[in-house]
Order: sequence, then structure tokens, then C-alpha cells
Amino acid sequence: MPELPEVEITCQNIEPYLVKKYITSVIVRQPHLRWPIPHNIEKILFGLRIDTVTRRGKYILIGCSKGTLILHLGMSGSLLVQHIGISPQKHDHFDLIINEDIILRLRDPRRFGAILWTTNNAMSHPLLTNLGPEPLSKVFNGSILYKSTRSRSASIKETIMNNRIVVGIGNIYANEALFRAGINPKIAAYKIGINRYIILVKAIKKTLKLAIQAGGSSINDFVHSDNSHGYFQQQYLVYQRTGKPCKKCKDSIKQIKQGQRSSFYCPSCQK
DNA sequence: AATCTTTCCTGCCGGC
DNA sequence: TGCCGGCAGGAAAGAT
Repeated sequence: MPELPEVEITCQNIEPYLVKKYITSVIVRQPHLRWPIPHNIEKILFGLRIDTVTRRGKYILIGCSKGTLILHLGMSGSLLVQHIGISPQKHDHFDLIINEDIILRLRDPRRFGAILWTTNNAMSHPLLTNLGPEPLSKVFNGSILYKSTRSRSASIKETIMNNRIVVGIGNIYANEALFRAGINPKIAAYKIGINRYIILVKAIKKTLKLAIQAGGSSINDFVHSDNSHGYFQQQYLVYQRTGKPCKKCKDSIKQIKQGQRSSFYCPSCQK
């Protein structure tokens, strides 16, 4: 399940295979992702040099000589780096062939991912222009989060999962960060004070950094671009630990629904 | 049949 | 009345 740590690691893994190399062909097998892959993408990308591989939230940005390829892994996507000649599997929808040698291959069973192209400044693309701050950047701090939540009656958990407030925090790390901060996921965001927001921001950063260090988390279907699996899934503090003892106080972890998503928390440690 | 992953979009609400 | 921000729910495909 690609959350920000997985996307970050994917970027790090694919970058050396792409930068300063050339796109020598493109194969589209299934254009119907979240939005259609641009119909003429093969012609657009042919012969372009790749200059950069960066990330904005969970969007992967492949900067080329004439524009930017915007990728999103959705709920089940992964990017594989394979040698040319390896046969595609059932859900391998898109190949970028690099220097006639290496394939960057999008595998996405549930097809909630996206492949888009923009010739303008990528940051002014409609999907990117309204995104909140990067959670690991210095501008994301307790004061910013406090100010941006004054009119928010939604729960704190749903609020930190809102991309306009802060990008990149999905269901797993929202649960984990709130536990680390000792904040109950049901509290309305506007009711939380500046002091607790400072603690929460530190907890978010720590949670994401630990996950990136561990190589990204995995439940079922996240595969690293070198085809190895992530190995962080054993270390969750609350996620999917319903009924198990809290790792701080031994109380039983509770599971509830918030906005159609499962939340996990310790009723004793999170007030 | 329900669940799980992301997040955009639609429709609705209340405030000014 | 219209505009706006905010919010709840729905939608997409597939594995289990």
C-alpha cells in the first residue's frame, strides 16, 4: 500500500536508472487508470532525456527535457525496474523503456493510479497546485498546522489525512502518528491547542522517518522497484492491532470507523 | 458480502 | 440570492 514512505523509497530506487538517460520507447497496454493515459503518450515521450526524479506528496514527478511525467501509485501500484525482455504480467499497464535496456514498469492491479503529462511547471498542474506542505519540510510545523485547522470541525485524524492541510499522510501513518502524540483520533481539529499540535507534528515526522528508514511498509502488495518486499509491517504500534495490548500501557487497542476508514487507537494513552 | 488501499468529485450545508 | 469553505458520501478495480 503505497503511502508516502513507499513513494519516497520508490523514487530513491528508480532514480539512478532514469536520470540522464533517454526514453527510447513507450508501451501502453491498459490506458484506463484513474484517468486515461494521454492517447499520444508514446509520441510525446519518445526520445526525451530524463533530468530529475522527485516527489510531491505521493505524486512521483519524472522531469524530462520537454515536460514532466506525473505518476501516482493509487492504492495498489508499484514501479518495477526490469531488464528488457522480461514478459509483462497481468496488471503491468505501462512500460517506459530506457536506453533500449531497462524497463520502468507500472504494475497496478486496482488501477487507481495515474500517468499524466504536463509541459507547464508541474507544480501548477491542477492536481498539485492546491496541495498542503510536505510533512518532512521545515515549513510544516506546529504553528502552521494550528493555524490551518481553526475552522475544521472534522476529526483530527481525517484532518491530517486531508491533502490540503498536509500531504502524504494516509490511513496507516495517521493512526500511528496520533498514537505517538497521545491524541485521540476523534477529537475535532479546531479543539486542539498549539502545544499539542507541536507534539503531533513531531510525531508525524518521526513516524514517517522511521518508516522510510525501515524501507517502507507493506501489507499485501507493495513491491519495491527492485522486486523485494518492504519489511516494516511488523512494527505498527496500533494499526491493525485491534484487541491487542497497547505497547505502552497494555490496555486493549480499539477499532472504530471514521469517514469509511478504520481507525485504531489506545483509549488510555490517547485522550 | 465486506473489506482494504487513495483521493477526486458531486452535492449539500451554513454563514455572510 | 449568490458565493464560499467545509464536509459527507460515492466512485473507480481487484484480491481475499
